[in-house]
Amino acid sequence: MQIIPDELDRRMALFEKTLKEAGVKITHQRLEIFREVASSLNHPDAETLFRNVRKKLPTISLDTVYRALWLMVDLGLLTTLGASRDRTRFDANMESHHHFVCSVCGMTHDFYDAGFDRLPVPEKVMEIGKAESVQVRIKGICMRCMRKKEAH
Amino acid sequence: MQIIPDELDRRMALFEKTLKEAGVKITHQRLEIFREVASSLNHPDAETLFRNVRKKLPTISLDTVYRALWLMVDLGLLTTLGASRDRTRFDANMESHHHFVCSVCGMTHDFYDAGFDRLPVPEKVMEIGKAESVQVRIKGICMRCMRKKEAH
DNA sequence: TCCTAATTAGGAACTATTATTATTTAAAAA
DNA sequence: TTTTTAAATAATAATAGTTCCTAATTAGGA
Repeated sequence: MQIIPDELDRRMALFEKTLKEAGVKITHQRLEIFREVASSLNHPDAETLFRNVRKKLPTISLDTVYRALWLMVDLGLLTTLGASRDRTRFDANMESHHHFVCSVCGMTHDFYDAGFDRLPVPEKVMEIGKAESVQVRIKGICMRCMRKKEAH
Repeated sequence: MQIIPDELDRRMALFEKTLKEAGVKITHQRLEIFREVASSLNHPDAETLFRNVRKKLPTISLDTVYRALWLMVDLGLLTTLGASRDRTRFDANMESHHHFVCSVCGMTHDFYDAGFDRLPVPEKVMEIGKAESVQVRIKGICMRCMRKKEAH
């Protein structure tokens, strides 16, 4: 799946601007890695990106791909899907509930909300597949991490 | 964090009923592993459960813990948090968007919905932490997996 | 109690990711 | 443009989480 060229140009421009402002080097490797993620409409993993980038830069290493990707996540150019960077966690609470996830420490906190339980599934989603459950995930900073931050 | 005893009893009863109906054996190991997840209010990982169960069953192996947990997920007694069972995936789409996740093949599909973008954060969530973004995740079966299923 | 297929323990193997180190390079300064 | 140097890279070793393999054990029906 490929993105429209205009949007890719916009993303590439933002990439250069962001790296310059952060004072990190714009390397050939980082450029090609970002171009690869940014032009994809699905959500590729590091291995897939590595294979594709290697067509242009045959000597690139997987480690470089990982370092570049996490750098871009830190700079706010990319996000990750799922819990990531963390091990699998199990939950015996099968009632409908929602999650608050701390973006600093990764802590996940359940909460209940009757309104969220009844969110209507948008029509266009029905074209993607048959919905079975709707869950809201709120990302933010938990109290403990906020206090730690203030103490600094 | 511990759950109230009544709720634990309810979960244990459901556990026995579900395993019997599925025709799988109710082993001492599976019982203790499930009791451990079911009595926890946070979301423990396999390693943590392993350490706790080992206090009662000193010879249990980590592999048994994993096998038991995934079995319970398959039987609908547990869920996992995050993408799990999958490697990290990266996304260059930083606009507000939401996800449809196929519970069969794991495919994640973006969609946009102005209503979802403006969901109000419930008051009680503010006690947990400072919210930064709200994202809706719809779980279901994608068209491709549905067709495959029908073809059977 | 006996029987047998299902399950387990223990350790090896596998897979995704990160660390180490010598070499190379981007970009600021001359 | 060339020089300089801290930052970044390639290659490979190491680590962490999870799964596989096999002989021994066990749940639960006969």
